[in-house]
Amino acid sequence: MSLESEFVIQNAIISSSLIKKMEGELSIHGISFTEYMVLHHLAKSTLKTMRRIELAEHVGLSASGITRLIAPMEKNNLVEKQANPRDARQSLVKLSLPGEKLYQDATVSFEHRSKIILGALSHSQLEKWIELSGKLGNTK
Amino acid sequence: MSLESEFVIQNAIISSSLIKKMEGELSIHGISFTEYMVLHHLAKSTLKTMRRIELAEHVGLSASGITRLIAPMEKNNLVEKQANPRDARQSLVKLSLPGEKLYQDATVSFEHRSKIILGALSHSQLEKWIELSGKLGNTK
DNA sequence: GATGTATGTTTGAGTAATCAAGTATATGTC
DNA sequence: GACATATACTTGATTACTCAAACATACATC
Repeated sequence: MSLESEFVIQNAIISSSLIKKMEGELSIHGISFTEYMVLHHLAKSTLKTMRRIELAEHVGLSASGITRLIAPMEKNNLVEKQANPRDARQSLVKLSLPGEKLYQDATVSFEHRSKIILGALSHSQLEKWIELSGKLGNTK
Repeated sequence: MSLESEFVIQNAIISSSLIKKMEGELSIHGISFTEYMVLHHLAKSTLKTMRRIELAEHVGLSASGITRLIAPMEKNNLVEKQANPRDARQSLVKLSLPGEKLYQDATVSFEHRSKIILGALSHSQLEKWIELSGKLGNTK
């Protein structure tokens, strides 16, 4: 078994277990891991606003996945729908103030838990891994 | 944002994209990524046989998830159900001969594709990552 | 050897995603 | 400016899971 295959397999298992643990933590705030990802990317974007397609790519969902994920978040006032005057096809997703507040609260839990889980790894190891993962961003 | 949080987030995205790519590759052989994981763990186990719970843990599914995943694989003769004479509660899953053949074929594709995807990483980087991921195995 | 508790698996109901098809708008070409 | 093609998004049908409850068997104790 090649190192590359092993990497893929190990990565899948680690990630699945990591996400489950974070789900447990985030449930206190009433959001799922995927919803946290959405809040996170919105919070980091310019104007706290993104196109749905863009969001889908960053979060790793399909366009329709985003539609169904965003709908209840909109209902709960975590995000707002905005029209793009330049292009009527697009509908922009904007992080609302309550959404930003929730994101900040959830982030405290998120950081806390991830530090516990990843306690066995040193900062230099983490840095190296994050650097590596950057190289994988746009591979076919 | 802490390094630990960034690691978790990056890892989730990388893994989701990695799995989608491998799914595309494995579809040629008519199996999903999760099914490949089952074949893989069975192939590596002693006697090519595992308990369902054990399988669930290795693959990252729930017990009921394994039941539903295995059922069609059994129908397609990739695995066989075996009773455990020592404990009638358990039902063991054994890799069949056609299952082993399929695993070998699928592995060729799997290795091929993972080498293409991970081409940007050196072997020493991969080795280090796999070593790191070992440390994460049994964290709470 | 009956009785309570723990373990392994399956089943019913619900959820989060997917894909394919449909709708609306934009863009380029003649 | 009409028409073909591409892009952004939504909707209907399906799929792969989850959890909780049910059921069967094992194991420990009195």
